[in-house]
Amino acid sequence: MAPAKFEQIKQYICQQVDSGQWQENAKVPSENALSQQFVCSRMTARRAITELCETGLLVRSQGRGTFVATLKSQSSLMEIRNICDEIRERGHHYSVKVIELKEIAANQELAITLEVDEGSTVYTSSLIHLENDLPVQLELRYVNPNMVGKYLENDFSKHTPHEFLSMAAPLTEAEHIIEAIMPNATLSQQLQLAPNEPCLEIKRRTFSSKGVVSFARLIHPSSRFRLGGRFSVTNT
Amino acid sequence: MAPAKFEQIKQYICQQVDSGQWQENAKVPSENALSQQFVCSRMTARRAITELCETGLLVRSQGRGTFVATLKSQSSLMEIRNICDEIRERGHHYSVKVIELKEIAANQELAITLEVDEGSTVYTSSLIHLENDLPVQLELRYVNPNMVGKYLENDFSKHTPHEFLSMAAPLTEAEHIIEAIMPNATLSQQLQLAPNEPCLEIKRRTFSSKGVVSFARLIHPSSRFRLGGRFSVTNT
DNA sequence: CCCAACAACTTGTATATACAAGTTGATTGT
DNA sequence: ACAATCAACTTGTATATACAAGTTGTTGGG
Repeated sequence: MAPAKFEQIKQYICQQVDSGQWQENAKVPSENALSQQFVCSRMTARRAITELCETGLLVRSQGRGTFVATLKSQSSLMEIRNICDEIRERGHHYSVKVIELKEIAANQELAITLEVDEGSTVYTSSLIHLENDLPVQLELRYVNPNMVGKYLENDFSKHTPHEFLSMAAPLTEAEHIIEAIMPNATLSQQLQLAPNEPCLEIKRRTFSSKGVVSFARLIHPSSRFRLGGRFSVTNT
Repeated sequence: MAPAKFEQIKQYICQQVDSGQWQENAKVPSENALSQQFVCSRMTARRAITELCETGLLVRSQGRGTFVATLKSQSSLMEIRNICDEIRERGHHYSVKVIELKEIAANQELAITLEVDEGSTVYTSSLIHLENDLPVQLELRYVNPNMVGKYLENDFSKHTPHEFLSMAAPLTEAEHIIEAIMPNATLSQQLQLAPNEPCLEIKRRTFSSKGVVSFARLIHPSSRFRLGGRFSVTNT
């Protein structure tokens, strides 16, 4: 029993990439070309490509074609705050989308986290970081107003929140909680995820010598951004 | 501009699941039924279902139909050593496949990791943990022979390596490195992964009061097993 | 009562076609 | 020399259809 035709095409493409015949960013034959080569309909060739796109081997671009994906470099968990630089270092296009900037009153939980009084005003910024116009991180940040000036008036397309904060108060320490979450519908839409695609969520508190500066929730699909880092475990 | 029709169908299905109208294991309308309901072709309804299967929300079964998947519970990173218990607690079937048990001579890197002399004999065990016959973790373990007796002669289908080790030497501490990796072909086959599917790799050193007991590499597809845990960051 | 056969229904694979929409490079007019 | 236009090619969405293959319940026959 021969494998299904779309499987054969997938295997062929994988071979070409594995053997180095098709290098990173190389153009894959168009769907029409593949369908002629394998004597099948365009939809069958398309299916093969679609499934390889899902595994991250290929990347589609409407109007241009399909290409062998660039292997993502690994990023250190310690350096995610510089996600912007990391993306640029890879030669990719970085941009940021501001979702919301506002002041809110701290509820009990947030007050404890930021070590401020309950009900006091807290700055919140909600940003999406894009790599080649694809969202790679949603950043929800809650800033202790006692530590920094007019935080919300900054231009977040020029500098990251982390940079503004470290200018206002040198950061000495960071505490993390890392967990896997199932994003809700809103989040899913903002990050352009398939419904119910799980995400990595990193909760980070940054400290200066004067206390808690900010609390950030960094959410990103592991399918688009890989993480690494070194920890010593502290049981809590 | 209305979203594409297959997106509408996806949203509809997600709503039904989110709202609890369709519970776990509930039968989803057949592709034909959906295509009539949304006045579209079967292939369009099929696409919606296909993409939701990929996210793990739905499960297909040829000849029977499509069903709402059983949601996986989240597991704590601190407790992965008990992956066996966790799986059983979920009411799933746990089993273990022994790939290899042998002794090797420590090379420089391994010697440093285990804090033994270079060239000394080290026990290695290679196990695959299965949940409902699906691999959820590959465990490559290197054991310091000075800390434990005849490690390789244990019955790993009855107890986990971690349990044997903690019987021999009470574990006081653990150190982790967590990173995302791209498995090689062998690994990919052993874990039954799609080509180029990324995995989470946790490198763990466990300590007793006498020193390093073992070094383990825990590799698993995040698509099958989710992680969480609490850390304080220690910069290295 | 049991079992075999079958019909009805389901998902899996595959083809042929059509048009929309984005990109690229050549052509053409100013 | 420059800019606008356009043709050609690409992927994206969608339809209609056909048959293969697996499951389930029903219907008869023994």
